[in-house]
Amino acid sequence: MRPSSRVTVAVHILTLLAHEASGGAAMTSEYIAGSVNTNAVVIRRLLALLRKAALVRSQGGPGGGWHLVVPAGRITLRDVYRAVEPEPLFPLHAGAPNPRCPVGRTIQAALGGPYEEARLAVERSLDRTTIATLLQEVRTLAR
Amino acid sequence: MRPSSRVTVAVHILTLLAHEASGGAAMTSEYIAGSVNTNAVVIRRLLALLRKAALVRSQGGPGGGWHLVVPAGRITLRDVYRAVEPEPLFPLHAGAPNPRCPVGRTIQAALGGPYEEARLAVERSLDRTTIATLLQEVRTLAR
DNA sequence: CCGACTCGCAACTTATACAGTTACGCGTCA
DNA sequence: TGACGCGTAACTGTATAAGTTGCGAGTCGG
Repeated sequence: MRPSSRVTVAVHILTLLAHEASGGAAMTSEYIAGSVNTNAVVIRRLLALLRKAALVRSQGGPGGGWHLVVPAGRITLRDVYRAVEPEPLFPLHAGAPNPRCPVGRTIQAALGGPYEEARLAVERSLDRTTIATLLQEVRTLAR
Repeated sequence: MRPSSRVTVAVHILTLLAHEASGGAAMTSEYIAGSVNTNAVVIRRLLALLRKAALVRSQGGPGGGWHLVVPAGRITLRDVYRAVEPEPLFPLHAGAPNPRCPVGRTIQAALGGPYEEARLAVERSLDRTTIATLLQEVRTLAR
């Protein structure tokens, strides 16, 4: 598993949107990039995935930017994980194993069950934390 | 999470060792590489990690090779995961977020708990499958 | 003692993917 | 109409996995 920080940044973005959602004003990718400390395009790429998952929407033009579509209390880390992380938790062999070996021929199928279980376990765990929970935690820590 | 196939290949190796452990003969990395369909050095690199975890031992010279040290029924996928996968499940930001933003300053700390929970959930799940279980599955599938 | 065998390991190459950056087009709103 | 912000393609830099080569060190049999 080569890790990427996509889930972390996506959660950061959503928490930020929830944090300043009171005013009803849109938040630009440029502004978000300032908090994450990266480039606005990186933010927009992630937001595009979150929009595909119907968690946010965008608005062009002056005064445009991004809004949450779903209340922070109804977005879980599992939703974010599914939206931005397409790679399997435990990939199979890079090249196919030797089909003439009994173990090589069948090991991938045998691993299917346990790997699926592990993925479900992660999702169940992530499902227990919402963006609202994190926002509350952030506000406590920030003072 | 950039994934790697280390866990898969390591499990493959251990299952192979368990599969032909009856004779008591050592298995060479060259032979194992034939089943996995890769280079022997790749196998030896993984076996070095598994040896560090006290799961296997090596023997040089003619007739040398690798042996299981722990019975297959007492090696779980969690043991393998811990032995060969050092990367965290969900890495934090590549570059540090903006400390002048309340969310940026605290989001990493807020994510610590949920991420730790997810890691534990994966390990609990993987702990329920042993190499012996997989070997049985492989033997069933192979006929 | 010698030679074949096997691991141990460093060094290098290649492939892939994430992250970052630039550039430009398009729709929107004042 | 012009500034603004998104949408997206294209490119670069960098890190890591995977594969490969080479050679040294230890071991065993004759």
